[in-house]
Amino acid sequence: MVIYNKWLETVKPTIAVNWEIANKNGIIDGDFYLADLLSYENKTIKEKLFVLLKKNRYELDRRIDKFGMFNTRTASFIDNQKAHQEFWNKYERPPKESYWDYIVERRDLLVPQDIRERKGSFFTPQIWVELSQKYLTEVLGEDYKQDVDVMKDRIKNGANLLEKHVFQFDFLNDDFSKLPQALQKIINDPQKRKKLIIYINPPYAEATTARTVTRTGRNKSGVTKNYKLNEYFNAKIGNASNEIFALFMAHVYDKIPNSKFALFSKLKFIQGSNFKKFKEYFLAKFMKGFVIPANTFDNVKGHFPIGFTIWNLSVKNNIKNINCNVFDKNENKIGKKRFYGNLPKSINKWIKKFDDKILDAIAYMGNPSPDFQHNSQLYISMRKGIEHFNFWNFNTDNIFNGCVYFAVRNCIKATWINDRDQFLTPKKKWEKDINFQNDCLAFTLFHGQNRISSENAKNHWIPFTESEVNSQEKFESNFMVKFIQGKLKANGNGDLLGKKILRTESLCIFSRKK
DNA sequence: GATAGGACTAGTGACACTTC
DNA sequence: GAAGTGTCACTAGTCCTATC
Repeated sequence: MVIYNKWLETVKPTIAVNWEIANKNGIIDGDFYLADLLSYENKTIKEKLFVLLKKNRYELDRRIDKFGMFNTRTASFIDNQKAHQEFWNKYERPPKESYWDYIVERRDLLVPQDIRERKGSFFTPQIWVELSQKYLTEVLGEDYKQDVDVMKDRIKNGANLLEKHVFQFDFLNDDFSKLPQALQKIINDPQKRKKLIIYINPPYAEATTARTVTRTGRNKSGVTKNYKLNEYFNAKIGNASNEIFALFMAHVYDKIPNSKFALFSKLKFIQGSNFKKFKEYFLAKFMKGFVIPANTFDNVKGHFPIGFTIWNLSVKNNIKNINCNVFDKNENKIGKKRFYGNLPKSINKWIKKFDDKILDAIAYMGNPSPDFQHNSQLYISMRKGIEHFNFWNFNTDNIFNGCVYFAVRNCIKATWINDRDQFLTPKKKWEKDINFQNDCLAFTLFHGQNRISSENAKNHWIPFTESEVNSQEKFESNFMVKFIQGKLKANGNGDLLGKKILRTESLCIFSRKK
């Protein structure tokens, strides 16, 4: 990639090509680079490339014309090939022959990152392609597999399948009337459509990106607004229309009803609250699926699951839950996981009920999005943060609600598998479980995300007396010690913060020396 | 001791909504 | 209209370990 980037700077500008038009026709600068790289004495020696280097010019996409003659398009150099010569004098080429096929297979790596994200040129790792086809075989039978094998054989034996069967179609903007007639006939025939399998790995992209966060770039403008499909589907699927893979799903559901649908995607469409309306629209029967780590895909660093799921669109079921096998990066099956779609209200809706902005706060707790992905953003402090989620007021009346929220969200380690799992409104049992409440308080007091410090304001959260920790100075507040000891009674010591005191019994969270 | 690379963690703000 | 919510095919920095 380093050499390719240097080639982009020095050689590409000297090739007489209108790159904008070339890109529209599916030819990228990477094709010219491959032609250069896989050549000997300025002559491409690898066959079946989109572009070939022929000494002092490139030949593109050779075809047989209507007279049976070779019809080729060429591109030359604007500097008499000077920059090209100087560049390749520095590097030895071609690489070892054993690498040739791999290099050509990974042409996708030469597609710019932003184009990949929007147009779906992400390479699906071979192990997941093969595993997904195994699942399709199990669900749809051996006939499906035979068809795939036949296609593979024909391609391997040089059949000209690409010319006849590959066509360009802008799924997010083009009308289905632009599809080849033969395919339209199948899609429009209810009986044939039932046998149709839509098998895709669509692009995953939303407008937002962490590049904005880190000031290394900007949001992906236009992802939400620039696609015709967004306008059409926003009313049907709500916020989900911001996500490109959801547009692909909705489009298939809308235009190719009753078919079989198999896709790689994020699991948000099952779990995410933004997909509530989407699930009212997308009614289908789940057949089989698996999840894999996202970072096994190229250029993906995030720790979240990508799912391969197979759906029967002719059965109109609400997506309540789906049970998937879980595979690690080495394709080892490591268990099963159920993803729930029909979820009750979130834990954030619940904790909000106890948020009293009028009473004096003894701390603030951020309530980021209620899933494991955002747990690292959850913290308690004496100051309101600048993050734009709600900062919940801890006070003397709601201290256990806050501690339960904090402890429940932090007690299970976030992993790539539970990344988008949601925290929900708790059931009632906890209210009578004093041990559980005490455990949550102790957990909250000593957790690393408890960033309460005397530096910021009066610290009401010190669970020890001055003598217990040999402090030379008197603490500004002994609220927590008294709270734990149960000395803060409604008719007792009510001087702290001047509020109603609820505790009547000692909390057994520590064994104290008597 | 220097360097490379991996594991791990903190945290930031625009956008497109929805709710108050 | 203001405030709140959900989102990020996240990034950048630190620390630790392996290797030379």
